[in-house]
Amino acid sequence: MPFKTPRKPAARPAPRKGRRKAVPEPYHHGNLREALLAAGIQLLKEQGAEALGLRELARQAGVSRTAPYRHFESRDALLAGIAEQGFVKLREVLLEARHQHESDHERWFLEAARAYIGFAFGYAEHFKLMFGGYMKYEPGQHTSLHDAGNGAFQTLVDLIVASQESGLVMKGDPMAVSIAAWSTLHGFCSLAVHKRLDFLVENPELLSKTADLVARTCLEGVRARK
Amino acid sequence: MPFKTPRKPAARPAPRKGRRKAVPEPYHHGNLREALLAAGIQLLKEQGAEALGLRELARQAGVSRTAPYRHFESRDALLAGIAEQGFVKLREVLLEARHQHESDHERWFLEAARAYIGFAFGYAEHFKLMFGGYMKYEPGQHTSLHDAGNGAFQTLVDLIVASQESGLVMKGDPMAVSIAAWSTLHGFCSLAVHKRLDFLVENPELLSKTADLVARTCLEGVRARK
DNA sequence: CCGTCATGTAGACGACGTCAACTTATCGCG
DNA sequence: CGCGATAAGTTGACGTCGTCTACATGACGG
Repeated sequence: MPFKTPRKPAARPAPRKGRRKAVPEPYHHGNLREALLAAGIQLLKEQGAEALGLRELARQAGVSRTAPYRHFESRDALLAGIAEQGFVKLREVLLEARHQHESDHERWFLEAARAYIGFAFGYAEHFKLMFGGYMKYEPGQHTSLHDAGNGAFQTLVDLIVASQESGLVMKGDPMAVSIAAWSTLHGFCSLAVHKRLDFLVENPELLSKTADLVARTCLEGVRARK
Repeated sequence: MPFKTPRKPAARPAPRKGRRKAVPEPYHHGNLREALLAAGIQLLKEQGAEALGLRELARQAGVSRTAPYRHFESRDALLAGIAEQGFVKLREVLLEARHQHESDHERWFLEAARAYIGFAFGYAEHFKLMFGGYMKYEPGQHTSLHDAGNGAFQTLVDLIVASQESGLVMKGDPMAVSIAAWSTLHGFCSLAVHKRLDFLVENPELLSKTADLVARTCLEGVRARK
């Protein structure tokens, strides 16, 4: 290599100085897979999904451009790995709403809705990656991404089932009702992160009023009819 | 009206065979801008937005790779032009629901919802292009795309305002209420076209039941409280 | 008839994803 | 302890893409 551009001194974690191996630090880089995911998550937040190139991520991790192929079979697979982290996080915030308000189903419902909206606005680019058309989302491919997505969805289904049993939410196929409720939340978030509600975002007060209205609409839409 | 694709001859319209000029055939190609949009719409339907490359569209229109720059300042602008056609079409189907059921607001509401869902499923790739992150959607850029989008949205606002006046839909800022209602529809469609509801689509009967539930949920969510 | 401008063309550049072939470091086994 | 197998990383190449610049062409107005 003619010149090695100093690029990223903060890349490789110095191959085991001390002789005792507290942590394995297995191979050349140490843990390139995790480093790529971390760099990807950072870059996603800063510059959006378009900026997530294999070569760019490799650069950020301080390795050569094809090194990622040892850990991800394609760019799609790398994006899927990043998106997967998003679903894990989304599930966490939904579970938190549950643990804080599980006894009051209406409160649980509304807080879960707010948590979903909060996630979408707080991790807008991640949200777009998770639900947009940035990578293939076919069954059979990226199974752990599907698992993570289903895991997040399951927290909504749990909420709906519990709310049906307590009489808050209408009876009917829990899947269908969950989707109907989810759709309201998701539609609002999807429109917002894709800048289709700019006339709202310019007005933070109206935005938060609308977000609250959406959360209530979400509940009223599936509330048990008297 | 580039939306209908009556099977283009796929190449240049033969530079003046006969000597008499029946149709003007104005410039070199004739009407490259419309040809590019038409080819784009066709390709979008067949292969999705990823396939919409400037060079590929030029190929389909039978011109050299940089010719499109005479009519669109960038790939983004070309995508915006194609998306714009989608908003025009969407507005049309929403207006049709209006004209057929304008006297019965509940019917109008439900048919508009079905029309929206029908558009999303019938023109899934177009829908993704219109609402996904495939191009910049900043205010000030692609103004005619914004106009078309706002035109389609306005049909929903009109519906909400009329329904508020007749007491079908809750009072409140018409924008906020429109967005809440729109969100339900849009979320369902967005999830579906992005293949997040595959367990539904495998089951056409459940799918249509859920679509109906979503349309009703959309109304119940904003119905005037008794 | 001629100049001008809109329209279309050709070449080049740097980015990208991916493949094949190569090198290097680590670990398991005798 | 040493050695081969193999996981991890590198280099070079190929074809694609969007876009820039310079150039060619054809239609229309004076």
